[in-house]
Amino acid sequence: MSETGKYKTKDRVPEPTLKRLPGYLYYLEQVKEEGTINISAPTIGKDLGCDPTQVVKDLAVTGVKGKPRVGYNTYELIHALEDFLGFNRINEAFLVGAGNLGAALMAYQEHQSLGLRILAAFDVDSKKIGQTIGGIHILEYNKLFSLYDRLNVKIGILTTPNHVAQDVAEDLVNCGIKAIWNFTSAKLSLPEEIIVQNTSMSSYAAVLLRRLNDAEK
Amino acid sequence: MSETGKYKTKDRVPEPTLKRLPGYLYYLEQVKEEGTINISAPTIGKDLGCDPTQVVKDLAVTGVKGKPRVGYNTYELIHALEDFLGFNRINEAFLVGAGNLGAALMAYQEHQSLGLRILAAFDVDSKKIGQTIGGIHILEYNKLFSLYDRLNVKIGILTTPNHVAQDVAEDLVNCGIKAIWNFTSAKLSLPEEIIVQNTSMSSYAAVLLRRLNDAEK
DNA sequence: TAGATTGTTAATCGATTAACAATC
DNA sequence: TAGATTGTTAATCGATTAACAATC
Repeated sequence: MSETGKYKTKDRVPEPTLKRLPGYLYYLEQVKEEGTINISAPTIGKDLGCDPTQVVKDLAVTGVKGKPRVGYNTYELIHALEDFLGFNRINEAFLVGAGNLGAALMAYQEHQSLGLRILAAFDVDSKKIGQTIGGIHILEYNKLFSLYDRLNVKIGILTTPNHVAQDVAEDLVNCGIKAIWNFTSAKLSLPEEIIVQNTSMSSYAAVLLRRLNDAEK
Repeated sequence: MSETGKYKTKDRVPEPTLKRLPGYLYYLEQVKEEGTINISAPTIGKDLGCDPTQVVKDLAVTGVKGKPRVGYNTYELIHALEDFLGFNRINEAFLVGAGNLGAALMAYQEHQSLGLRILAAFDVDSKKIGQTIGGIHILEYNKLFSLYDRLNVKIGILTTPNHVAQDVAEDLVNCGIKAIWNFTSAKLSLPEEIIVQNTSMSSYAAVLLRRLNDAEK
């Protein structure tokens, strides 16, 4: 067990659980809007279409205690989830590759609710350099190296073309980046202490298209 | 076992496997460029940093047979993977919600390599209607209903604000859509024969931020 | 033939689900 | 008190990894 802020939280939380947590958070925010003070796992499970036991187990990672016959305090849960996921902190990030996807992520307002703040974007395309998207400046790629020791940015968002992904990722690591959110299809080879979160659209497309194909037989 | 085109393929393929397949495909395309005709599972595993046994098992779903001491035929594997995933077919889709994320997906060239063709986008914002992004027209939302029986579109891409997601999803289903690629945070309640692929940025952010927090202790 | 690699079957590991005791 | 719900422990399920036989 480790102490993260106010709540006792479990050490290594399974990835499937982590992925479900934002869903609870979004749901609970809606529920709170409606003025619900306490909410039980069976109710959440019914609304979200998942197993109530799983809800209990998932929410347990936040360290919040529920009351039998009453459930959990909505506000406390929301706060603990935000705290646990780091959504209520400011998580500074650099973005490299201001193409279609990069530009969208820069403009995407939703990131703010995740506490993700993109401080600057970098690109090699002189047509893009100097532009501002969603309030974020696009800088000359080489500027990355001069910024790294003045700031303490830990997250790099990688939206470059696939063939330069590995090189850029290495540059980011050399600049002190600890975690890379990789939107390219490239498989990155990096020191193992670097956290790499692969988010490939094609993986999702694969599941969707295959399931559609299965259904049509 | 079911017959899909040329190869005997397994019926229900586990989701983790499906998600890995595009990674093999991308890797194999690079390998083919280099002129490699045959490739073995241990080689793939070494390059992609995964278990060779898993590679064998994953590739087996395509029905392609490898030769002991030789490996698999690169070209055959690529073709079988594209065939299995449906990337070499034209998969027509409608997109609803031409905001930041929607616009990015419209402009995103990569989709073409997934055989995904967005025929049209729909929005209620009169400022957006009539615009063209990435060659795709943005139409008045209500037009959706007049198009549905003249076309045979099976995939709906949902990039609306969260609070209208459920309503739009129901409209899409009423228009004959069979699969929904849901980029919103809303949990959709739809008939169970409808395939829903949830792709929530916040799930990935949750994993990334939490792992970063774990690492910093 | 010898040896590397496929491909299948068994063992392990981890997550989900079920069962049940604790508790408000 | 009675009963609903939490929370923990056990059982199940599924995917990954390991072992090994088949084969080119």
